[in-house]
Amino acid sequence: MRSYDQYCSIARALDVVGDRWTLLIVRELLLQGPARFTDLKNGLPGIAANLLSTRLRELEQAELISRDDAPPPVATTLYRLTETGLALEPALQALGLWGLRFMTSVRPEDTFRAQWLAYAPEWFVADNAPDAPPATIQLSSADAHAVLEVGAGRVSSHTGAAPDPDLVLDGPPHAVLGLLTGVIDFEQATQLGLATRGRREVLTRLRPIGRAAGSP
Amino acid sequence: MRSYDQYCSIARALDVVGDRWTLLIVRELLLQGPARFTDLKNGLPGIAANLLSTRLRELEQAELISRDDAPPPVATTLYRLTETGLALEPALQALGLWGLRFMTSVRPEDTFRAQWLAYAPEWFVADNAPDAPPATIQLSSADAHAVLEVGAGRVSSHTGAAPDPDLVLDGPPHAVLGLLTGVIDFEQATQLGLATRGRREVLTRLRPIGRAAGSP
DNA sequence: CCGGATCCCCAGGGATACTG
DNA sequence: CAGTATCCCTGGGGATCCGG
Repeated sequence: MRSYDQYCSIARALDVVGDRWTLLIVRELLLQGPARFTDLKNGLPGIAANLLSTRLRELEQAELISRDDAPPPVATTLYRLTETGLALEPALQALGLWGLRFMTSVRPEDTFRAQWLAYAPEWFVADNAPDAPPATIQLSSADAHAVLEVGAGRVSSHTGAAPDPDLVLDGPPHAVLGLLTGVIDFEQATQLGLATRGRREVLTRLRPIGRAAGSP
Repeated sequence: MRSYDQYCSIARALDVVGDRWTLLIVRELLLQGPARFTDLKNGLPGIAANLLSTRLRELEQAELISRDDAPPPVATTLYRLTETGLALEPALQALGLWGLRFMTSVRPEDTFRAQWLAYAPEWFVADNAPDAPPATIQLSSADAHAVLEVGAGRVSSHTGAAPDPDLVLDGPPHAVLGLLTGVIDFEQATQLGLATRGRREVLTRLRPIGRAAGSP
C-alpha cells in the first residue's frame, strides 16, 4: 500500500495493516494460532490465493508474522504472529466491539466459521458472578460449534463440542451471537430461531461489555 | 468497498471503515471536532478532493457523520461525527497505540500537523502523580504548537500556545513525541534535537501507558 | 476562496488456471 | 498442499475545471 506519509501513529499503523485483507489475516492467526496457508485461506472465505500469498510476504517483511518449517510429521510451513503481530489484539478487539452494532442485519451471502463463534464471547462478554460455580455452554450455529466456559470472573471459549454442557444454545449466528453480545434480548433471539436446552439461568451471569450490568 | 461477506464483527467493521483514508477522516473529525471540507482536506495531506468528497458521502450514508449547515456568520457546511462515529475513538486509540512502535523511523517526506502533536499525549500518557499540583507543558515542533496540561490524574492537550508554561519542549516531532510516548528516553530525545526550557522534573510525573511506572 | 465535479491514468484487487 | 502466473477490471491519485 502506498504510504500516507503522515507523522501520526494511526497513519503509520495503517501504512502497515491498512491494506485489504491484512487485518483479517491477523485475526485468523490470533484465533487459530500458528496456521498453514490452507488453514488461513479457509478462514478467509473470498480471498484469492495470490493475494493471501502477497499479504503474507508483506506481513513477514513488516515482522508481524514469521514463517516456520514445521517438524517432519507435518512437514509444512506454519505462519505465526510475532510479538508485534500479537500486540494488535487490543486494536482488533476494539474494532470488533465497535462492529457489533452492524451484526443485527442478516445477509444470506455471509460466510461463517466456528472460530468467529468462539472469539466473540471471549472478547465481548464478562462474568457477572465471579463467585458462582463455573459453567459450560455449548454454542451451535450453522455447522459451527464452540464451547464457552465461564467461572472465577473469566470467560473463555474455543471451537468444538463439550461433553456435558450446562446449557446448549442452538440457532442462526445472529441469534446466538446477538444474544451473547447483547445486541438483542432473549425474546428477540428466540424469534430469530434460538433454541435452548439446559439451565437457561446461566445466561444471567453473562454480561455483554459496554452494557449496564443486569441486562438479560 | 466491496464487502468481505463474513459474519464477523471485525469484518463488518472493516466493511464500513476499511477503505483507504476513511479512518483518517474519522481521526480528523475526532481531533478537530466539526469541520469544514477544507479543514479536513488540510488535515489529510495527500488526499484527493474527489476522494474526500466520496468518502464523506459514504460516511454520511453509513451514519458515522452528519453534514450540517452552519448558521449565517459561517454559512458553510460542517461535517461532524454521530454517536456511531464517536464510538470509534477506542478503536483508533488502540490502533494508534500499536502504531507508536513505528514512529521512531524518520522520513523526510512525512507531513505533520499540530493536532497530531496534541492527541498523542492525551491518549497515550498518564499522570503519575495525581496529588501533585497541576502543570502546563508547551510543545513545539515544526511550526506546530500544542499545550499539555497534567493534573488530578488527568492529561489533556490541545493545539495552540500557553501563556506561562512550566516547561517547554521544542524539537523535531519524533524527539518531542518519542519522549512523551516513551519510545525513546530523554538522552536519545536530546540527541535528536530536543531543547527544553523550564522545570524539566515535570516530565517525571508523565507515564507513557503500556510502560512500567517509573520509566523516565 | 469554498466545495466540490470531471477526466485520465495506473496500481492494486479478484477470478481462474496452472505447477512443483 | 502450497503456492505462482495471467488477465481483467475496479478503485485510487493527480490535475484541472466549475458553480456559489
